[in-house]
Amino acid sequence: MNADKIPDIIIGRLPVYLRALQRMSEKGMKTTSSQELGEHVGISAAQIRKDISQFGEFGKQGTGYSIPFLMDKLREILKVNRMWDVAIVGAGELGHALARYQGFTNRGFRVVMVFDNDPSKIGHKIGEFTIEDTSKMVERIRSAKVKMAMVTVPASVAQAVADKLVQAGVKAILNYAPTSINVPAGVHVQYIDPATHLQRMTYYLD
Amino acid sequence: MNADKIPDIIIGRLPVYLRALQRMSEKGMKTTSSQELGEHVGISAAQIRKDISQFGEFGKQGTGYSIPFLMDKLREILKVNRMWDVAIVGAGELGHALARYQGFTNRGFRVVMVFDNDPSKIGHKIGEFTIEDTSKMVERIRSAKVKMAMVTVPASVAQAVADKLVQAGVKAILNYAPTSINVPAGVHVQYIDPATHLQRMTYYLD
DNA sequence: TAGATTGTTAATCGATTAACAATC
DNA sequence: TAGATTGTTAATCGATTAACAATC
Repeated sequence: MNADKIPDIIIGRLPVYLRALQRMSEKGMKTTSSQELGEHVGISAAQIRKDISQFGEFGKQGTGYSIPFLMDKLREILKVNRMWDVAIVGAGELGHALARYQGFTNRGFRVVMVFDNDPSKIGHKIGEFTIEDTSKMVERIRSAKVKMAMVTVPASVAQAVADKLVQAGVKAILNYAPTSINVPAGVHVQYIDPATHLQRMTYYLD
Repeated sequence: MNADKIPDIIIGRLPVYLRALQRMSEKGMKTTSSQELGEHVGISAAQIRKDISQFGEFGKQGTGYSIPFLMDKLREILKVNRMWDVAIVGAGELGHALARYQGFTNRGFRVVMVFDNDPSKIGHKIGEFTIEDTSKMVERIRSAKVKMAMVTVPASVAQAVADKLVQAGVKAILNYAPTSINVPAGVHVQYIDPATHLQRMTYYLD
């Protein structure tokens, strides 16, 4: 349970393990081995054992890992054994899709607010959410103590939005805008940009 | 121009550099330095110089890099100085959003087909595209020589879809389904799963 | 020229793998 | 028990950083 000093690259693999275990669990499997899990996620068995052993001795020699037990432990380590409120900024098509996405709930996340600066969108409904005015965003997020946000605005305003989110106390941003953003230390950013991901693969094609 | 043996981790950073240069260029900037580019993308100047120098001597001592020139070179290296046709499998909300997304064109990609297996969707239009039957997918993709696909189907069918794509000759898959998929050597996969990205950040929150 | 910045080398740092004793 | 698989160590491998001569 040596929770400090764990490299980020290991932390990044844990959600992938958890996701694979979830699939195995759905298929009715009760136990797995580092070997088997590794084949599912494309990572060596040695690395999986090493990664998991950073946090405790969760396996048993001879039989491997209990899937529900390991899922519990990973959820606990990743702190997704609780619900995290998430705000969406940008009510375009992608913002709409994320607001309606059913896949967050059983993985620890709940969308609670959607913002946009377009007067023709503000006040409109997306399912249960009413699109709110970005000008009220800092106050709303701060008072609701929301710590995570997904940003689906044009690249040109992404930095300004990120600045406001930081000001509002947000500590983790999932940025869908196709641009890098700068945030203070202690604020975390992850990027999702389909073109960037595609460009990473074309190098290998002919 | 030693194009073989470049580590994948370097390839993965090139699209990020290219994207930042594109933003700089839009602002009217003509040159930049490894220092300045590094501040934009959050990577050390030394690493940027090292990465770029794998492919040639694209900078000038004293003045740095010409932004248009470096963009050209990166596009050439990443092979996005041409247009890549991309198929979308899964015409849910996310598939719709991707089919209509305007941001692919100037980064080397063009959506050319959208598939779904739901009879109530097949034949319907998404902008200029007609949703086609997944049962025709292998033949359609093969004869159109499409090499890239984005998969926005439920996790339960993602592997089956990936298998068909491989069969159709697809060599690069951007998988939005929240599950790992297995493909033969020579086929590339990138993953986009918002919950996984969010879970990678909650570890650091309190 | 003087100042700035590249490309590259060597040193450091970190991550992955292989191997195996421990043990279920 | 015999077989299987973990957790961990040591060795290998790879990536990053610091420093600086070259030079625009």
